Amino acid sequence: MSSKNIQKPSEAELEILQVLWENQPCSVRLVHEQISKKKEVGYTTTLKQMQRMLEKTLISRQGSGKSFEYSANISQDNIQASLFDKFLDTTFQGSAMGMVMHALGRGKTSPEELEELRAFLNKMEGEEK
Amino acid sequence: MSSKNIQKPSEAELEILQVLWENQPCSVRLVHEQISKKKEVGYTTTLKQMQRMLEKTLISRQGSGKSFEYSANISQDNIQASLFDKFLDTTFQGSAMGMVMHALGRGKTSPEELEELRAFLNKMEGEEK
DNA sequence: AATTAATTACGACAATAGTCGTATAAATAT
DNA sequence: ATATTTATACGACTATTGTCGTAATTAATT
Repeated sequence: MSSKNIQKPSEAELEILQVLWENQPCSVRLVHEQISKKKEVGYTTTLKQMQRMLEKTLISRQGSGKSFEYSANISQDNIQASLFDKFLDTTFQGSAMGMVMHALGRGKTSPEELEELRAFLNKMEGEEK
Repeated sequence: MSSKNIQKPSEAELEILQVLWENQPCSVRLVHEQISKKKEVGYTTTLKQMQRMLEKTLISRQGSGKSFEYSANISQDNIQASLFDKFLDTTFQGSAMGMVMHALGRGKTSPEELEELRAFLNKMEGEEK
C-alpha cells in the first residue's frame, strides 16, 4: 500500500498545517495571523489546537520558554496523497476522471494551464510504453 | 457566488447520500445493506443517521407507517461542486492543476482515460472563444 | 384476535472538534 | 526590582458525529 495509515487531520488542523508548510518553522502568532485572514478565531484557540497537534505528533517545535517555532511533521505531498483517495472515493465514487473533468469544467482554468496539462499528458503517454 | 452555502454533510452522511443517489427512492433497509458492504454497522445506526438527515432536510421521504422511501434533497453535482472547492482549497491550496496532476500521476489512470481526457481538452479549447 | 416479524422513534453515551477564559511563566521595558 | 507585555499551559464547555439499545408502532401471519 502506498499511502500510509495517517490519521486524518481535522479541518482546522489542516488549515494550520497549510500555514506551516508555507512558513515553517514559525511561531503560533504567525500561524494565527494567517488563519485570522480567513476566519475569525481567538489566539488561544489556535494555540490550543497546535498544542493538541503537538501531542498527536502532527507537528513539532524547537526553542524554549517563551519562544517556540513550530514545524509540520508530515509533508504536504503525504497528506495530499492520503486525503485525495478518500475524497475521490466518497465524493466522486472513485472516478478520477470524473473529478478531473469537474475540475476543468468549472471554467476557472486558464488556457495556459490547459496547455500545461496537455504537455503533462504528452509526457505521460511518452513514458507509458 | 456559484456554489450555495450548503452545510457540509459528514462522512457517514455522504456515504448514505451516495447510496441514495444510486437507488432513490429506497428504504432504510436497502441503504443499510449497501453501507454494510463497506463497513460493519448496526441497522439502527443507519436509521438514526437518516432520521437526523431528515431533520436537517438533507433528505426527505414519502410513504407512511412502516414503509417509507427516502430520497436525497441535493443532487450529487451540487455536493461535488460544493465539496470540491473546499477540498481544493484546504488540500491543494486552490490549485486545480496541482490536483489534476496529482490525480493523473498516481499511475492509476488507464490509457483509455487519458485519451478521453485529451478529447475533453480539445473540446474545451475549441469552445474557448 | 393474538402472536410474530419488521420498521420506526427516541434517548443515551462516548469520541472528536472547535472554542475560549484564566492562570502561569517568561521576556522586556522602566 | 517592578510593572508591563507576550507566550504558553491548562481546564472547561458546547456542538457534532458516530453508535446503539430499547421501546413503540405497524403490518403480516396464524
